[in-house]
Amino acid sequence: MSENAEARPRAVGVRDVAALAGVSRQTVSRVLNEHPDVAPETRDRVVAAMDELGYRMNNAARALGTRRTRTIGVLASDALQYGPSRSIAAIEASAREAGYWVSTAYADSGDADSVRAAIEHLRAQAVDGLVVFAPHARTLDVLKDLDTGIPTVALHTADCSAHSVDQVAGARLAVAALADAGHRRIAHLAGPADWLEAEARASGYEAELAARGLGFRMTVCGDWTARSGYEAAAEVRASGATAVFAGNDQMALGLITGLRESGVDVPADVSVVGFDDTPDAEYFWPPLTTVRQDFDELARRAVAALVGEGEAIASAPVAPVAPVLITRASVASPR
Amino acid sequence: MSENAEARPRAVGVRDVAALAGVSRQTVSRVLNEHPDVAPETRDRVVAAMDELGYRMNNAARALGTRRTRTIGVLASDALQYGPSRSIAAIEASAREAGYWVSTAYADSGDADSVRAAIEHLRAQAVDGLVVFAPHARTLDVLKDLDTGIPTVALHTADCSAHSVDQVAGARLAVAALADAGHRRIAHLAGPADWLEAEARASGYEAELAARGLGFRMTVCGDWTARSGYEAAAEVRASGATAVFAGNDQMALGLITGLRESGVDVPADVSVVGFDDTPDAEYFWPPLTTVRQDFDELARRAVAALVGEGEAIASAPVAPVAPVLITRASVASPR
DNA sequence: TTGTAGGCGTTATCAG
DNA sequence: CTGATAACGCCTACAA
Repeated sequence: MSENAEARPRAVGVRDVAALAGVSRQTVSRVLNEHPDVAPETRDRVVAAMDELGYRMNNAARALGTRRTRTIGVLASDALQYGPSRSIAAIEASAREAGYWVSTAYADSGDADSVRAAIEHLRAQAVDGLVVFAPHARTLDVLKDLDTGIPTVALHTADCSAHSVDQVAGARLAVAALADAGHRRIAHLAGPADWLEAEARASGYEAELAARGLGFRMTVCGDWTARSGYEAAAEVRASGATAVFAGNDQMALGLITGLRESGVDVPADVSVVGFDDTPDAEYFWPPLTTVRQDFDELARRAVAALVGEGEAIASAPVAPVAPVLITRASVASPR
Repeated sequence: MSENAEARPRAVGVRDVAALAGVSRQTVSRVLNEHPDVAPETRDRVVAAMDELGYRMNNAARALGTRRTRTIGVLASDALQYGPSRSIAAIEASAREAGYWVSTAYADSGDADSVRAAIEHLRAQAVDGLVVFAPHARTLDVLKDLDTGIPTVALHTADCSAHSVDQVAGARLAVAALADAGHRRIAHLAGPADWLEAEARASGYEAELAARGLGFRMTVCGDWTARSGYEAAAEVRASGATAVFAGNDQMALGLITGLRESGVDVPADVSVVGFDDTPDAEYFWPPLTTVRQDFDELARRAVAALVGEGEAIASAPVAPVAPVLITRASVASPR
């Protein structure tokens, strides 16, 4: 006597689509998963029914059945350097294209507890794969300790050659540019000693100097910030170096400002090369000669490795991404 | 004859915990959800069983039942400005603390299709709430069109007063600093006209000038990049302005470099104030006077609004976050 | 090529 | 305060 058949407006599901299309739920499922064995005509009917009903798949249900969430977890550093930020966006883009979701957690890469907590968080989320920004030795340690059993790829680290920019080569490029300009006393404004990329760059500095038979060595450690570069200026000045290879662009900026404040001109008195090629570097004063890294490419590879897991790993072991020297005005010949 | 009773090692679930603790699955579920009506002693037994078995909750199953994913979607801009980057990390931190996950999607905020795709992506993910970076008028349009039915809060936008830094006030602060130093011809290096924050800052510029009875107006639009600031230098010079309020720190950097290249000194000839207070601004040459925004606070509020949904909204309507002027060396009195 | 039956791990509902 | 039972929406068998 009443139309109470429509008790409560449940969300539309495969069952509804199936009913409307006059097929079984299973067939709808097949269409959903692009299974080959579905008659084109049947598929069309199903598809039509789907968008007539405004059907949207329920991921929770799918995940429950397949035990796969199609989600990639990203453990990022809360330091928010330029490079990593780029990488995250690139990861998301690649992942989305591959039909994956991205769940992020930020941690202080130097703090083991913070890293542990973030990874546990991601793990609880049941991500299918993990991209870990492991710029810090400690981050890798935690990763090994935890042994998540989840496919993982480390980024911005020194361990995994296929997914990193060749830091040593980059550093050598920078030092070579300085040496080629005629400098013989080249200092290194390094990143924190326990950062893997800092270490790699430092060894590149050492290697290039050694290869050229240059005996002068002078290293001062900063913490990646412009402030630390600024504070390093005094030491650099006292060392008598005529050129500095800075571990990143921001420290180079601080260094240049610090030098200038004490009457030392760049590049007239001291030449400087940075690392990263942030968008701002071109507009520093003077425009900064630096080493560019292709973060986007890095991210693409990381996601491909995770998503492709098991297919076409046969492809040749990929070489590290090659860095490129960007020549601008912060390098000149010594007086 | 064989111990094949242990057929396949299925993941431990509530059922296993329940068995070990000698209770029903439902009771385990209650413990999991911190339901009040559980005898302390029973709870202890369950908890003990849980970590004896190394139990981990399955979110997919929970989501299937509750129809809530405990995930917050973040639609971010792929422009990767300093502020938004900070905000994302802060959002993640707040969300995690509240027991939520964060799923991100990046889009080109100026491109409606890109934004639409990103939002659809997040929506398919069935996020419980949405934080949208809507610095662009078009982003808001898409948002309104789509009408997702998901609780949403917009950030870095001009619409929603409670979740934004007061851009007009910030701009007035900047212009006032210049005017107080004695400048009467103050130009504005603005962001793109269709960016809401750019518009708000421009109107703050106008308002402060009007309030002081200053007649000079000169606005040139950039695109937030240092490059565009650099390119604007010629126009600024030609205008005869003795001071410039730049829409962000990066444009200020480019502007200063451009000015200097053509023999105009900052601040001796032209004073400059920026906006954002990026970490580098203090080490520009000269150190940049700028307006600081508290992005962390912004993010916290956004998450609180989403998570708190329905509880304690009674609290007084929160005021916009107040920006602060950071005084450094890029401002001087006109000759 | 398509349909049927059962289960994935948790929460909701209603009894006790 | 605790337990039984039935969803939740999809997928993996296997059968037709």
